[in-house]
Amino acid sequence: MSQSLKTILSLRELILGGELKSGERLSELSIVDRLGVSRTPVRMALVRLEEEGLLEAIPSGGYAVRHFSEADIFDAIETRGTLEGLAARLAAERGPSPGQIGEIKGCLRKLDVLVQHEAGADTFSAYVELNERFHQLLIHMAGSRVVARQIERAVALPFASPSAFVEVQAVLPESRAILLVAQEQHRSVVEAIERREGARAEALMREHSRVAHRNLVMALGHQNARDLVPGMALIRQSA
Amino acid sequence: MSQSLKTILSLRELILGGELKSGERLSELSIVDRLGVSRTPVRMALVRLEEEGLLEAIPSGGYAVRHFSEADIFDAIETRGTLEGLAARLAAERGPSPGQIGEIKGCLRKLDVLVQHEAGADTFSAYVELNERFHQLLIHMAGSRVVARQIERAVALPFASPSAFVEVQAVLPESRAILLVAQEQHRSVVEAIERREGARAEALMREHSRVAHRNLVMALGHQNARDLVPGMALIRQSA
DNA sequence: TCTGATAAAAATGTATACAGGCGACAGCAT
DNA sequence: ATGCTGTCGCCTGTATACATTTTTATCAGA
Repeated sequence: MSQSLKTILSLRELILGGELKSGERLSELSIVDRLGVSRTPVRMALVRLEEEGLLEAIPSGGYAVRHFSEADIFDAIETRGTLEGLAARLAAERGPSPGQIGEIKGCLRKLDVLVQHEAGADTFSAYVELNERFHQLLIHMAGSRVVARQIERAVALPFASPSAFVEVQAVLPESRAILLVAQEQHRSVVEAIERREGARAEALMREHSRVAHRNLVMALGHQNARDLVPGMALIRQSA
Repeated sequence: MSQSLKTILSLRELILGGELKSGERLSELSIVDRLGVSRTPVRMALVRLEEEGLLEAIPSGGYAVRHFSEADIFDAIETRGTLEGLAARLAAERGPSPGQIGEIKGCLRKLDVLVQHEAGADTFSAYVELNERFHQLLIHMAGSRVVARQIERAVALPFASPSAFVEVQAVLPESRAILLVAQEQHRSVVEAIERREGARAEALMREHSRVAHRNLVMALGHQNARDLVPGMALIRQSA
């Protein structure tokens, strides 16, 4: 593994874990001391994490840990939903190959099995994996590098990911119900795409992203749930 | 001006001007020889231009000039339209301040004057400037840092910008008509936002982006028009 | 005590030296 | 003649030294 990649991963973990407080200026040398790599890979990592949205450039030079308001997270989720809606519409309009449809239907079936059974400890991690896979397949069906890239950037923010709040669901009583609704949306989107119903596919995918929004509100409510969301330490009252 | 910024600007110009052919691998040292700066700012510029979408990382290391298909440009425009549609909807739903409404209406009036009069040489550059300003104001009215940032990234691709094909319009006979239609869309979007009609504002902004799509087709048709579009040298038949 | 300037300390921006890896080319063997 | 292999060279990744700017702390004066 390259030093740059190692630095990126370490820094991201430190930021999301809340060990680097938001608003705090990150000096390159302090990171050098902390991680034991030279300044060059540190600088690389800082640039990439700024593009990723976790850091913000200070006008006079250097970087600071970015902080987010609840509204920012709401908007990030809405943005992802809008872009995934675009992907779903394009997939429907362009008509994916039978192979792609078969693949995503297979993914649906596996998700069905998980959702039907009662939730266990490792069931959720399997669900996260399959859920991510479903979203990946859907993006792939749109058949556009440009759209895929844009979505990649949108989900780079930790709480914008389709699976950001799944861990939270695990501790909530409504979790089964939410999962069932989400899975129904998955199924409906695939159906819409298969029938070339672009507008329906788009609307469904947008609405699907809003389960994350509901989960956000719940996560902010229950203090014990906050710790389960990656990057929750970055949230401040002020924008 | 910092060396890094100078390198970014120079490299971008070289790429968009077609002096660096698409697919060509960029060796750091060759750029050092060409621009007279050291490797460090060159590396910085390469990373940033990759994030911007002009370069792509080669798996074995280094960067190559990216190339785009007509479909890529279509999708980039569609993506921008979708995100600007989101911004318009949010602006409508959230209700911008009277000051913001007044500001964008002032912009509208100035555009009206330009569009009414016959097109001159510098009229178009003034139009480009006001058009950019209109889109900026609209994004600002959405009141979301996250959405604004995402749109910034979407318009970073040279031909995805709202003004990418305005230069082309100048040499086409239909230019006046297109400008009138676009201006009508501008006006309608502002009206929709003012009336809190989110769905209408969104739909209008999406459709508005599609004038760029039509211009793209025309630009690809007329060979003499191709040279007026920045970054047209990056377009290849194969994806 | 507060304000201002000045100087020191630190941090970033830049240049360059060093090391490891990947690819190309040539030579040898089959 | 063709395929394999070893070596050479270029290129990227990394480390570090140097310069310039920014920040901070201290001290003098009002």
